[in-house]
Amino acid sequence: MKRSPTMKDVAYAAGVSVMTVSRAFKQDASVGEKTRQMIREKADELGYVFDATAANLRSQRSDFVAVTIPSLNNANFAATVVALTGKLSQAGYQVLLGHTNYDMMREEELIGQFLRRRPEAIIVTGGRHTERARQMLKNAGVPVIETWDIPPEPIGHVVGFSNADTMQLLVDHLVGMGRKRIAFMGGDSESDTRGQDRRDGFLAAMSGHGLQADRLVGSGAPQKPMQKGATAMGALLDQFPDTDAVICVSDLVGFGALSECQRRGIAVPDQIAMAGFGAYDIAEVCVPRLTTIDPKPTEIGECAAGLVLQLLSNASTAENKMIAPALIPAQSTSA
Amino acid sequence: MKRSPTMKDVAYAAGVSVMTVSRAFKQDASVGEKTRQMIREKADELGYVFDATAANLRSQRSDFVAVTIPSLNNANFAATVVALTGKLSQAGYQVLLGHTNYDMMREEELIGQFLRRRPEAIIVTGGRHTERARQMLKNAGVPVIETWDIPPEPIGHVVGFSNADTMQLLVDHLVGMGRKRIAFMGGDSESDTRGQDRRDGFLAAMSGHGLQADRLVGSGAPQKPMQKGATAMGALLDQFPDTDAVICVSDLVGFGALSECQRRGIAVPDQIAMAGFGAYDIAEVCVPRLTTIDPKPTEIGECAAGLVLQLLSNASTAENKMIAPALIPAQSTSA
DNA sequence: GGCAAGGATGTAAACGCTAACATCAAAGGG
DNA sequence: CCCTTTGATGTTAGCGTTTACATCCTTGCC
Repeated sequence: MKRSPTMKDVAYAAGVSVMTVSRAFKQDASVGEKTRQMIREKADELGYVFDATAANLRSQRSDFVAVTIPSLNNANFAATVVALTGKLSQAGYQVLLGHTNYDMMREEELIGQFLRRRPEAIIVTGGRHTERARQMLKNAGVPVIETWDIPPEPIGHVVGFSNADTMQLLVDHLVGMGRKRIAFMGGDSESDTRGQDRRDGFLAAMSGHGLQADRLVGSGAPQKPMQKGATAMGALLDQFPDTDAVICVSDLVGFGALSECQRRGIAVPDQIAMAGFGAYDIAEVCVPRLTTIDPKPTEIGECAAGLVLQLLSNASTAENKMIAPALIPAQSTSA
Repeated sequence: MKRSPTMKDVAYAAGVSVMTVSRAFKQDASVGEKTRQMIREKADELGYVFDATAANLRSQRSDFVAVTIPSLNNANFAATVVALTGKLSQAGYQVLLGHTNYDMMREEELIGQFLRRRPEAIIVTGGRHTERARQMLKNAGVPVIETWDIPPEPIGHVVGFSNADTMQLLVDHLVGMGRKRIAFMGGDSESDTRGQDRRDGFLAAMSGHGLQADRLVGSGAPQKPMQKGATAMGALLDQFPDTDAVICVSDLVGFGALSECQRRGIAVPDQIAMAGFGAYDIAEVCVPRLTTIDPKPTEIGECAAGLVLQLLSNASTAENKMIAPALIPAQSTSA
C-alpha cells in the first residue's frame, strides 16, 4: 500500500510551494483563482486527501466538539444531537459523539478520551458527574455545556430545564381533570438522574395540592422501557388497584403501561388516566393518544450549538438558555 | 487562558527526558516502574492531558474508526453502533460516528470529512452510495465494510443479509397461516434502499407462491414512520378493503398501521394479519404483539467490529460475514 | 574479572501542515 | 517617475508527539 500523497507532492506536481497549496485549500486565503483551480485539479489527480490531524496540530484547532449522551437509542437525545450536529457542522465543526449508557463511570472514561483529541467545546447531558469528570471538565480550558438539566452546581454553561418543576404541569393537569389517586411510575433507577428528578417533582407537586403521593412504582433501569412499563403496570394494579391516574417517567414506559391496561381490559382514560414524558412519536400514535410533556429536544440542541458558536467566536461571555417544556394534553387523560 | 502543559513540561518537572515521559504513557514500553509512577504523578499535578493529535501525526495511526448510519434515532442502527463501539473501544479505537439522514449526498460529504481524520477503517451502512463516495472509499487505503445489505458490487468487505430474500420468511409464514390477499406497506421511498429491497423481495416471494402482489401502498420517507404507517393503513383500507394481511417495511410503520386498525375497529389478526420488520421493542409490547423479523443488529455490529480488528491486526484477508435474520411469529399473524 | 545480553534512558529527526514574516511584481497616486 | 499600496507567493520554523538509533548501567555467566 503506497503512502498517500501530501501537500508536498501536490506542490511539486503543481509547480508551486507547499504554502500555496495550503492556501488553495483554505476558504479565505489569498491565492490566484487560476492557481487555486490548477492546484485543486492536480490534487484530485493525485488523489490527495487533506490531513486534518497535521493541520490541527500546527494550528492548535481541532474543529471537534465533543458530545456525550446517555443513550444512542433515544429519540430525544437523538433529536438534540441531530440539531447540534446540523448547526455545528455548518460552522465547520465536527461532532465527536459518545454514549455513556447511563453510566457515570463510562462518562468519565469517555470524557477522558475525548479530551485527548483537544475538542474546542464539550457538551454533556445532565448535571451529575463523577468528581474526576467534573475536574476534567473544569480544567479542560474549553467551553463546557451541561444540557437537559439544571445542575445544582454548573460546571460551565447550561441549556436545560428543571425536570422536577416540569412535573407540576402534569400534576396540575390531572388534578384539573378530577384525578386524585395519582401514581408515579419510574424514577427509581440510580442511573437515570432525570427520572429521579421527575419523581421528586411529582412528590413536590402532589404535596402542593395536598394529595398523598405514596403510589410509587419502580420501572428499573432505562433499558427496554416499554417492557419495564408493562411489568410495572402489573405491579401497580396489584398494589394500588384504586389508582385513577399514572404519570410515567417517559412515554415509552407509559406505552408499556398502556398496553398492559389494554391486555387486562382496563379502560384508559375512563378507569385510569395515563400520562408520559418526552413527546415521543409513539405518544401521538398509540390508542388512546398519550398526554405528555414536550421537552423540546431540538431546541436544546440548537441552543447548545448556538452557545458554543458564540463562546468560540467572540471571547465574550454568553447567557445560559432556559428551555420551557410544554404540556401536550391528549385522550389518555381526558374526561 | 494558559497554554496546557506538554510532555516537555512533565519531563522537566520529573527530571527526565521527553521520551521517558512518552514511554510512561504507553502500555508496553520499557520504563522503570518507579519512574513511571513518578512521571504519572507529576503529570497529574500539572494537569497534563495527552495530546492524541500530535501522537497520531507522528505515529501515522489515528485510532479512529469512522462509522456512518442513516439515522441516529433508530433502535436497530443504534444497536449496531453500540456493539461496534463496545468492541472497538475495548481494542483502543474511537468511533467517529455520523448520520446521513438517509441522504446519499450527505453520506458523501460525511465520508469526505471523515477521511481527513485518517480513520483506520470505515464502516458504512448499506450498499448504495454516490459514485464519488465509492471512489473515496476505494481509494481510502483502509478497510471498508458495508453493513446491513448485500451490495451488488461490494467496495470492500460486507457484513449483512439480503433484505429481499428475508421477505420470503414472512410471506411463507403468512401463506402458511392461510392468508392470500397480502399487501406490502412502504418501500416506496427513494432514500430508504433497504425498504425498497424488502418490497422487491415481497414481490418475488408472492410470485413464487403464485399470488398476486398488487396491493402496494407507500409510507413515504423513513421519518416519523409510525405516523406514516397510520396514514398508509387508512389508504390501504380504502383502496383494498378485502386485504387479509399486511407486511410493513418496519415494525414502526407496522405499529402505526396497527393503531389505525384499532381506531377503525378492525380486528388484528382476525380480520387482517399484520407483520413488521426489525424486532423493535414495540413489536414485543404492543397489542397484539407484532410478528416480525429480527435482523440481529448487535450481531452485525459485533461481526463488523471483529472484521475490522482482524483486518487491522494481521494484514491477512478476512471473510465477509453473512447474517441470518430470524422470523419471530407473534399474535398479530396467528389464527 | 571480562564480556555478552538486556533493560532503562537519552538524542535527533520527522510526521504534514500552517503562523508569521519576507519577498516580489503589478497597480495606483501625486 | 518614484513611492506606496496591494495581492500573490515563498521561506522558515514549529505544533507535541514517536520512530530509530545510540548510550549507559546492570545482571549473569563462564
